Amino acid sequence: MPLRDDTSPPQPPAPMRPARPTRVASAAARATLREEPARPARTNDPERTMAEILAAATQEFAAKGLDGARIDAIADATRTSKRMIYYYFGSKEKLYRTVLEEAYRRMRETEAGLHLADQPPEAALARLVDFTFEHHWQNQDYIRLVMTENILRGEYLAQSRIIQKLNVPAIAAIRELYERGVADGVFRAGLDALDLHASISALCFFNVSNQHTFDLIFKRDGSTPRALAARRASIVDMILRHVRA
Amino acid sequence: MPLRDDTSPPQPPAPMRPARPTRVASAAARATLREEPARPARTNDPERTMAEILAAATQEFAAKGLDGARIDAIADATRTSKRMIYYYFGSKEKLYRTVLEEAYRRMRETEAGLHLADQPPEAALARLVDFTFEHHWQNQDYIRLVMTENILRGEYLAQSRIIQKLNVPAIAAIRELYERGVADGVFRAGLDALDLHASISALCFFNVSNQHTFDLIFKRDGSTPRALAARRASIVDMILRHVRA
Amino acid sequence: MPLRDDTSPPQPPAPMRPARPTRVASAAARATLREEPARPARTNDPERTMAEILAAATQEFAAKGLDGARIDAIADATRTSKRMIYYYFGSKEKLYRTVLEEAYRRMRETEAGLHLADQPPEAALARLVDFTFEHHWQNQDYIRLVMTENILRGEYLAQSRIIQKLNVPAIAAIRELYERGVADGVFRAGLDALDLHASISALCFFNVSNQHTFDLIFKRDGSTPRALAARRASIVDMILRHVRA
Amino acid sequence: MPLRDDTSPPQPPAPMRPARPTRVASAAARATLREEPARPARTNDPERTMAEILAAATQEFAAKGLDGARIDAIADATRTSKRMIYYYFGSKEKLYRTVLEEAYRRMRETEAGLHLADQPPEAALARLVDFTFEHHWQNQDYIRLVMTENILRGEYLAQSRIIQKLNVPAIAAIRELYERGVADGVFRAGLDALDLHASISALCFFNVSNQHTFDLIFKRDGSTPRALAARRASIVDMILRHVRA
DNA sequence: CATGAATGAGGCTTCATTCAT
DNA sequence: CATGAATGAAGCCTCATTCAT
Repeated sequence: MPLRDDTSPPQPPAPMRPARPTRVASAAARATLREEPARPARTNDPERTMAEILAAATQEFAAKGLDGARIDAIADATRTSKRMIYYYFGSKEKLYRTVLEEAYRRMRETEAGLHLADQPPEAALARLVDFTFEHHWQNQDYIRLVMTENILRGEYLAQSRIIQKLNVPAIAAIRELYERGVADGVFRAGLDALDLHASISALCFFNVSNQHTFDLIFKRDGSTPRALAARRASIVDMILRHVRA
Repeated sequence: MPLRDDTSPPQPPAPMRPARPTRVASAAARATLREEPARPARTNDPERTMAEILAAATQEFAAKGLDGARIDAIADATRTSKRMIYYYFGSKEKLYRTVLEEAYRRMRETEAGLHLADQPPEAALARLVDFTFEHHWQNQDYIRLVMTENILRGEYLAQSRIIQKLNVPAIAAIRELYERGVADGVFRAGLDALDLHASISALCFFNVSNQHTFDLIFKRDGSTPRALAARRASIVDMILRHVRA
Repeated sequence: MPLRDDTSPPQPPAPMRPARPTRVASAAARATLREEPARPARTNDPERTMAEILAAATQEFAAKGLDGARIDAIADATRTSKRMIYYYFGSKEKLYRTVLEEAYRRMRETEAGLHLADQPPEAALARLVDFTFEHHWQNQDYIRLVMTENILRGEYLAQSRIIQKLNVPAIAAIRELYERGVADGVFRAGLDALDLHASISALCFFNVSNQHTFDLIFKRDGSTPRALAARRASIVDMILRHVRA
Repeated sequence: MPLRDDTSPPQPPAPMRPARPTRVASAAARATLREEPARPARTNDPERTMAEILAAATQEFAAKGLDGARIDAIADATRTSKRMIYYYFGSKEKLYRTVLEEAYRRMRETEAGLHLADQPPEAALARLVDFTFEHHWQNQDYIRLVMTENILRGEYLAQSRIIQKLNVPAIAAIRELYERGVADGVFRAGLDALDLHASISALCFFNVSNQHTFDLIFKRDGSTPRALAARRASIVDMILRHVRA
């Protein structure tokens, strides 16, 4: 996850409502053609099949939320059938939970890759904010899954045993960084690491999550490289001013 | 719109299925009609009927999002029938759009009630942030509607002609306030009012929107008066440090 | 009811599905405008109101059939409200029956206006066929009502007392005409007047009733003046050859 | 497709709600599964399921038209559920279109079975008219579907790609037949084959399509073998006189 | 006479899920 | 493992009709 100097365009937002082709066509066609068409062939590789389903499901749930997502749409985006989804994941809700877990897991993994201890506190904090801003912008699916989960009041996250274990490092890294800064005399004392984390998250998250309504209301385009760079710089600056001694 | 010194407990998150309110007392008029069965009581007051539907719909859409909401649930929370929803609003999506428009309209109206020009810039800005934080926390339905609309990529907000007119004042007030501060020498120059607004919004919005996942992951309760007060103070401080000369 | 030499274009087929404007607009508008708009004013003329309703209903039933017709659409095409339809006609079905009766009555009246006895048999028969062809083409609403009624297997016509009385003249006129021709030696004997009437009706009716499928299948346009004139001439010729001695 | 000398009684007009056929005898296969509840018996034979739906839909649409038809009624006349109709046909309108296409296809197939080239022109023409008369009387469902489609102004036929290809033979056969007759000197020259086809169709179609109103108005029963034979003879005669040299 | 508001019943359609092979 | 066929429950929406004023 390299940290680029310029904000490159994000993943293209998935098209709104991909019309699922009616069954009629194929059924009617078969009636006349009288032979089974070339199906994508079975995988026979459970790992891969599951991964494929998860990828498709991630996209669909991120695009439409839990209630808006369609099992059919997920199946159609896969080389397997709807039956496999139930075979491997049991239900729509369990699939959603797995998608959510995977998204969080990947995020934490990424965070762990940041080596903030290598740099002086101020540079490390700048890098952290910068990275978070970029990461959120590049991973809009993740952001949207978190939005969805909050619409659901955290119902499924609460059910997940897995997640509640791999999240400590994130806050620990920030705390360590902050305390190092205080010790060095570059950061002022008395701040709460969790509060700091909340601020960084809020600023970076909102930039993705609320982009549509914000842009519409203020009739602007916040997704241009220039706008993103300006916003990112502003956020980094704000956080640094906030903690600086 | 008094600004309290302490953060009072927020509106209780609406119960999933708000219990239908017990029959209103004004049923005394019924006394003339002997032995009428327990029918829902015909309002014949369109204004009220529409308002009642809108209120129920606001709750339901805020609670579940557009796709999760159920027209039946909305009707059940009303003294009218499902049929009337279609009589007045035409479709689920049009009802949702109206709910969204009303929510934005109320929010803007509230903002207009703030008289920031009466105070010195720094106090006015503090008041603005403070107010925004409080207002968002007190109006979680509004926040959730905006979240839902962003999940829908602003599809319905984009359709609304009404909304795109009453939102200029918000940013104008901030700009005026900021420029006054610069002129007074208390704010540093070179900042963008819209960027400032984005920061305030992000910090206050996230505090409501992401509370569930945030609390779950960090195993804390951010909704206690103490936690809210601390967070609010931190945000006010951060914004002030950001703009101070 | 002049008999033209050339086939003029028929009444324009009513547009397929006139979208009834949703109520929302007006209801929402009222909420802001706060005063009743200028309504078309009440007629206070029952005769005229009924006639207006019947006219609108004739169009709607002819355009869509009994089941396809919408009471709302009829009301909207009138200066009165839906309530008046029920006030004057009791139900959709009774309204339909009345429309049907009126259509038949007008048709018979028209037929009675033909003075076939004034001319020699062959010319009179030619005129009759010619007239029927024209009349059917010019009164497509009537044709479509008869089609609809046949789809309903004559259910409503069977209920109508009124109709079963004014229809004898039609066949009587043909019979008289035919017998005059036989007496004159220009028509061959042994034919049945009702059978003759059936043939004339069939040829002229089909030209209107089946125009859409016929034109589509044979990729032609049977509604041009040229095509109509040719078809009319062919039918007249066929009938005359059929009866000529 | 034998050509009978006498007009046999037609198919009984389908009962409004065709009673669901008593469970088929082949339920013997059930013997292995002990104590299964009375479920509709899962076919798992798509070909058959589709065919069954189409058959029921043909009846229903022919009986009531597009708007009058009920999806529930169609489902009830089938061993499958309403859900399967949507599984295979997507929507009521698509089902209707398919029914229409199938009806036309069967009709054209039947026509193709007539070997008019084997006989001398006059006999062949007589046979053609005779056959058409019989065929229309025997296939009232087809007639009624065409009536319905004309009430809809050919909206669905226009959408069908399939149909517009298999209908040329019909008119080609007549043209060939007519030209043979002209060459033989038994038919007069100068007629248009399409016009001739229109006349035959009109006379035979009307005999079915308008039977209800016609019989009611003239207080007769045109469906007796005697009446049908007389009418058929009259039509054959009329067409032959029309073309004879 | 006239009107806008209101309604119950029923229509079409969709969805997550399971069964038979 | 995998698939196409099948399904019950429920969702949104419409319609003819009636009520209160």
